[in-house]
Amino acid sequence: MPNETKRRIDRELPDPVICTVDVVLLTLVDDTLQVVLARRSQQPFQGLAALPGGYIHPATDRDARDAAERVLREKTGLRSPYLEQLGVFSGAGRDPRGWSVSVAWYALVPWEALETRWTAHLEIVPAGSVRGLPFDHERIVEEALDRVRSKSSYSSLPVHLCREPFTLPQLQAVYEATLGESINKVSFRRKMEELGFVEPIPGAQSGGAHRPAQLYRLRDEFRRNLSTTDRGINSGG
Amino acid sequence: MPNETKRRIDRELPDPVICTVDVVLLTLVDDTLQVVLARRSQQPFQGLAALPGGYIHPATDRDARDAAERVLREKTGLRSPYLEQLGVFSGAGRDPRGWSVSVAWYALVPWEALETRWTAHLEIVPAGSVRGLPFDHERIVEEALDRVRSKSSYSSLPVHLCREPFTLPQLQAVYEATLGESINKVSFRRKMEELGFVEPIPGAQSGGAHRPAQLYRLRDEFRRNLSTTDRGINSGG
DNA sequence: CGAATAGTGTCTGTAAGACAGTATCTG
DNA sequence: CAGATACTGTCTTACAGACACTATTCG
Repeated sequence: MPNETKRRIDRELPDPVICTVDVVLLTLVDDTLQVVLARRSQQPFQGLAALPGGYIHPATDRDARDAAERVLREKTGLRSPYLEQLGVFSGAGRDPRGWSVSVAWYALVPWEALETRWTAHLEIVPAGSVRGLPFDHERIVEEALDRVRSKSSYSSLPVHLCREPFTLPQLQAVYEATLGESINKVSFRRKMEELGFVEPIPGAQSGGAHRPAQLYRLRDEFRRNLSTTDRGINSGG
Repeated sequence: MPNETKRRIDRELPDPVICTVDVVLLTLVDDTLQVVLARRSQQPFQGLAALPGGYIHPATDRDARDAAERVLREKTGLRSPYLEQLGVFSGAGRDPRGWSVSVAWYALVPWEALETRWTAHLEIVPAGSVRGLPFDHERIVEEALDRVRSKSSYSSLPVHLCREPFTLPQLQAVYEATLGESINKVSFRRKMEELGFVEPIPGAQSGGAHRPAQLYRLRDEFRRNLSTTDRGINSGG
């Protein structure tokens, strides 16, 4: 037993644990969910593409959410995307530096919000083709995708992938991309009415060819909270 | 800035974080969800009733789940209840010892499994009347209850509160207690058929007065995994 | 006017709830 | 046989999906 360990146990304190946050940042390009990766600037795995992540800084972070927001800001410039906790990934084997706890988060942003801040150390990969990530980041991505797909089927979650203002056909396309299946148009519009998280912008209509569509925006109450239904937006769970 | 902090930052390592697990152990007594609390044997808050919890021990715990199972075993003697991660509660303010991360879990057991191992430092409190807990344990309990109630409405979760073997009317009563509302008998039985996580025990029937009921058991595939439906077991979410 | 997209009216099938009926035990 | 609980058959209602129809733009 190393001396440091012995000293700690004498004081009834366990060994220290490496505490980090990792963020699965998702966006939609070409109707496909994409994961945003950042090239690692530090050891271990320096130079590899990985989930944006970093140490929790107890001196400056109020809590783990604060740490995740800081990491996202530092690596992508994003200020306040939709961000939700995914869970903890922990253990002796997942990080070569030692026993670690990573608080994992997932975030959703419209591609347009990312595009303007794009830098060379960032990379996007279609959600289904994420390979060769360090740590247990592939498993974190898998769980994030499961969670996002599942929540999309009964909540307003996917709206956070959609640039505002949007039309209902656009929003439906975002849901279809997220869920990976097509949705009945009539049912979809009924559900949006029922969920009530979007509101038409008076007088605003989309331009372009063909019949213009009503423009909608997200109601303020649902920027940080989801609107949910128990019956499902599509048929499958 | 304290010296230790400075030394760590020079090495690019942040301050250490206190890493613990806390478990919201739930059981059903008198058709009411109950939270199991343990009197704290150590500082801080020594002597107060709190969620069973403790430090993560990197030297012996494989991961955070392992730590939660160990804590549960040490404080209640339970070997393998249904156990699922709730999430992380973190920050500078929640623990007087300093900046901390608690990985919170919830566990479900039939009361009969607890009764036999009951000790004086344990306590049960109806889920709606949990008051005066230290740390942010009341918030953790709230979130656990929300999660359990929500999952109960579309999954096999409540079966883990039910002693085996059980009858369908008994299982329905467990669902009703967990959801806090009565369920249509015909619908409930249809749903149990659809979810398929219980199987009749051939030839086994409940005794007692009146017409005996068919006895059921949980299928082995669903001891660690839930069976879910997207349409809901009751009407409300 | 034709093509294309937006949006609606309405029918049909499915699944949930209500309710009443049958079944099987004890005393 | 009365009472109590287990279980089932069936009607009604609500909601999701299909499909066709109308509406509005551009060229």
